[in-house]
Parts: sequence; structure tokens; C-alpha cells
Amino acid sequence: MKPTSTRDRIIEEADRLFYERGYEHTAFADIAEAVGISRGNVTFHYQTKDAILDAVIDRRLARTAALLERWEAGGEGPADRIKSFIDILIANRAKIMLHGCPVGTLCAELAKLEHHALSHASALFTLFKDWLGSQFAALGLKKEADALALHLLARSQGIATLASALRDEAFLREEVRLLHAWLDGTASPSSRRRRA
Amino acid sequence: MKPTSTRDRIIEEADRLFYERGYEHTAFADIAEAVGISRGNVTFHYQTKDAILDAVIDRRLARTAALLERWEAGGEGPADRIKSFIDILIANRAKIMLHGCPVGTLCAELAKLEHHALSHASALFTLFKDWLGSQFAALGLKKEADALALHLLARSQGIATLASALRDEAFLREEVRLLHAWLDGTASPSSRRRRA
DNA sequence: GACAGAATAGGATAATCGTCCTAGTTCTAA
DNA sequence: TTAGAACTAGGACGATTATCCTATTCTGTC
Repeated sequence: MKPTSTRDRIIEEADRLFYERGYEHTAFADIAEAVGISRGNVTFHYQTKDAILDAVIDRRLARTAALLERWEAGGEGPADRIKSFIDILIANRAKIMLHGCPVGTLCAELAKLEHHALSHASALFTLFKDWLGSQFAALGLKKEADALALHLLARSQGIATLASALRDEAFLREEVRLLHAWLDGTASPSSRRRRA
Repeated sequence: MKPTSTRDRIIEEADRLFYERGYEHTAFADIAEAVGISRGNVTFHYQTKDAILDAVIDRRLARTAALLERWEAGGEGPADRIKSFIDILIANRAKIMLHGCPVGTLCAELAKLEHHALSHASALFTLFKDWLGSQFAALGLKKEADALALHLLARSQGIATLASALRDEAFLREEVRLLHAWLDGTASPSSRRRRA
């Protein structure tokens, strides 16, 4: 059981706080308090708030990539892997209803701040898009793979945004059901025949 | 040509700034500068920032209601009215790609701030939902009207979020095309027969 | 045991923020 | 015309912020 370094724990807590409260609304003091260290200690490990943000995004990118690789290595086929992605909405529904999607809300905030890290953060979307695209391609939908991946991402984003704004879990569950149905209709052999 | 009162112009500019920069990131000084008045003058008309926020939301609610009533009074049928809603994404695409959807991003920010005005802001969603629901009902889809309205709202939100994060106008246009196709498939008489 | 460098704590600082306060100016109604 | 209200400008204040700086403690190595 390797004890986590202070440097890592700062990013852990910053990650959580940026998600729960937003980037701008999170202060150095909040992070320090969450980790249980002093403000000065935080600035020793990360000189600027932007540096913390970059590290948080890097952490998210790494963890997302690891998750996708785990799914890739699992015994399931592409369709089931995509279903795993959809079911994130169910698994994380409590947090999503309180704070929205971590990726979407961060990008939205950074866009408003005209923050240069927006392109870094949106790489999270690209990561998902490319992975989903390769799953659709594996289903024989190579030509539409990118569009399908973006479509699924957008649907997920919309569900998270609305579920959070309206605090409506029934809506979230219903939309997830629709997403599964959409995937079944898109990925099934008969559908692929229809498209051909 | 009635000259706009200072009180109204404050809300106009605050509305714009809250959309472009976000609520928290907009200062009294920014609003005052945008209107061309002093900071003290702003606090004379609105004592607190929360009061400005409430007035901005009220303004958005009123303008949205007026827009929907105009569509309702126009000569078009329910399906075309829904298409007018979808086409907001096209008409406002430049701003959406820079700042996202005004409703969705405001609700997301207020949710993170745990701001009590979230329920006020989410009434904008409810307004759209009820109106869209009545259009679907007029198409003979009374039982599914609410779910269809929420579905359409969520799709729009997702499109705005992703188009803004990825700065991808082609994606936005393609998704709008899909939305029109979805509506045609859902609202057409043959579809209604299939559902029955 | 001494010492170097990393790690930690917390005060200092300059900037910004929302809000309050006061003093002028302009408008309005009698 | 004039009194009072409405409006405007901008200084003051206390709180908060990111960042800087200095002092202290810890840790591993001769």
C-alpha cells in the first residue's frame, strides 16, 4: 500500500473540488484545507493555479485512458464496451445530478474564462471520441464512426446538463434507456444491412 | 423610440456579460463599464449581485416567453414551430460556439456555486419544456409529449456543449440535421401510426 | 551527530471583489 | 421657484484572492 505523496494528494483534492465547485470558485486555501496542509505548502508543489489545473487535466486524461484500456482489455465486444460508456451516466448519477459532467462543465467554464487550458481540457472529449469511434468502426461502421461517436458524446452531455439543472433522475434513466435502444438500432447486423 | 432606462440597461449588459464571461467572473465594475456609468450607480439600482442575477433571469424568462408566443401566433403548425426551436442552434451558432447555451451554462455554474437561484434559472428549461410539450401534444403525441420535449432539450444542450468545447461548427450543423430527421420520423403521420 | 536540501507552515503583499457611504447633480411636482 | 426625491459618481472598507517570502521542521547521508 504505497502512501500517496503530498504532490499527488493536492491534485486529487483539486480534481474533486474543481468538479464540485468549479475552477474559479476553488481557492488555494480550499485545496490546502482538503488535503490537510498549509497554503504555503500547496504553492511549494504548484506555483500557480494554472499549474494545478494542468495537472488535474493530465490526471483526468491518464485515468480516462486507463479506464478505456481496461474496457478494451475486457472480454466484451465493441457494442458492450459502448454500453459501458453509456452506463457511466447511471453509475455516476448522484454526482452528475449535483455537479454535471466533469468534462463538459470544466470545458464550459474554461470557455467563458477564455482560458488557454480549454484545448487541454477538450482533449478529454477527443479521447472519448476516438475510443468510441474505434468501437463503432469495429462494429463495421467505419465511415460513420466519428459522427456516431460525437453524437453519443453529445447525447451524454445533454443528459448530464439537463439532469443536473432539473435534478431529475427519472429523466436521466429514461434517456439512458433511449441511448441503449439507439445503440441497438445502430449497431445491430440488421441495421448495418439497412444502411448498406 | 423609447430610450431605455439605466435600470434596464444594467440588466441588458449584465445579461450579456453573464452569458459571455459567466456570473462569478463578471464584476460590478464590468457591468458599470459596459453601461458607461459608475459602480455606485449600479449598486443604487441593484443593491446586491444576486438581485442583478434575479433580474437577468426574469428578463430571460420574459423574452423567451415572448419568443414562444410569437411562434405560437405565427401561421405555422406544431412541427414547424419545433423546427424553429431546433434552428436556434443555427441562428446563434457563433455565440454558442464561443459561450455555449445561455441556459445550460448558467444552470451549470449556479449548480456548482450551490446558488439558490438555480431553481429560478432552471425555470427557463421548464418554460421550453412545457412549450415543446404542448407542440408535441398538438401533433397527437400527448402521452409522450413531456418525454419528447425533454429529449429534444437534452439533445440541444449536448450539441451546444460539444460544439463549444470542440469549436466544431460542422458537428453542430450535422447534429441539427439529425434533429430535423428525428423530428420528421417522430412527428410524421406514418410514425404515429407505427407507434399506435 | 552534523549538514544539505526537501518539505511545511504561515505571515506579507498587492490586487480585486461586493457592498456601504457620502456628497454632488438632475429631475419633478406643487 | 423650490423642496424633495431620484439619480449619479466615486471614495472607503473589509473580506478574499493568488502569489511571494521567510522561517522552521523533517529526512536522508556522510
